[in-house]
Amino acid sequence: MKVATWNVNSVRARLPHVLLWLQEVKPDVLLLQETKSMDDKFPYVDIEAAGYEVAHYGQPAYNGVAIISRLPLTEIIQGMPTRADDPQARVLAATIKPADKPVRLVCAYVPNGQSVGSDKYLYKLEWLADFCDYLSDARARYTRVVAGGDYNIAPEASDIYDAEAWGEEVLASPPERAALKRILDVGYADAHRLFEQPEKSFSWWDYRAAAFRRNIGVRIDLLLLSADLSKKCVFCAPDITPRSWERPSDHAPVVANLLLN
DNA sequence: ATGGTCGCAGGGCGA
Repeated sequence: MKVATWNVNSVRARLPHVLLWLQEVKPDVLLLQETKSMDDKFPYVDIEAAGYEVAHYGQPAYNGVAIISRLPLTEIIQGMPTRADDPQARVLAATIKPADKPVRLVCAYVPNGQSVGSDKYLYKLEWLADFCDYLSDARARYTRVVAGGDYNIAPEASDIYDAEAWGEEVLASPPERAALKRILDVGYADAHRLFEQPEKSFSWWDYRAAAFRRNIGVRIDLLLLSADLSKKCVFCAPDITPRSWERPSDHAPVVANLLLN
């Protein structure tokens, strides 16, 4: 089973890329972030015509997450129950049953945090604490969980083009990394780190200053796998091809292959 | 480089 996560920076602006990428890579599951779309403007028809089911949790202009799957989606839940009053559409979960055994899919768009110490940064840390509880609960309910998304955290120094220059700014600050570590400690593995990887393997590059051409990037888009799924993972890497297409998202998709029985 | 580009909406915010 091929699963992927991709921050598309507007699903409508990126629809041609999403459809082309689905056709070329043929993932079983694609988790989308930053759809930036209301549900009624989401391009359901085009994606369903490509042979996929779609669940979407959207809002106007900002945020928005979707799950695209070849297999039927059940138990679709929007948002975190502990943040029922939070208007930001950042979490969507659904279940698929390959070989009749459930896999829980969680699609997350973690807050960016803007800058260390800002209001948005404090919101990010509070949000991450709730998300840790949420993923812990998911792990307890479903042994097989894929928690993919834009985590807006670079896990290690090697996930930043120039870690020294970046310092402890947002995406790399110790409290953010500690929050990610707490998530991993409830029973998840960063699929990328299960394998030998090339140096400077990133998933996001700023639109400005020709950052992609110079590979001035960071790895903030993650596929987290519960322990039993990580044992079945045989591949994980970013697919940087779509980042080179015309009018791209600033993020590349990250793909993992799971051998399920 | 206090820079730089996108997408939403249709100005300025968020990233």
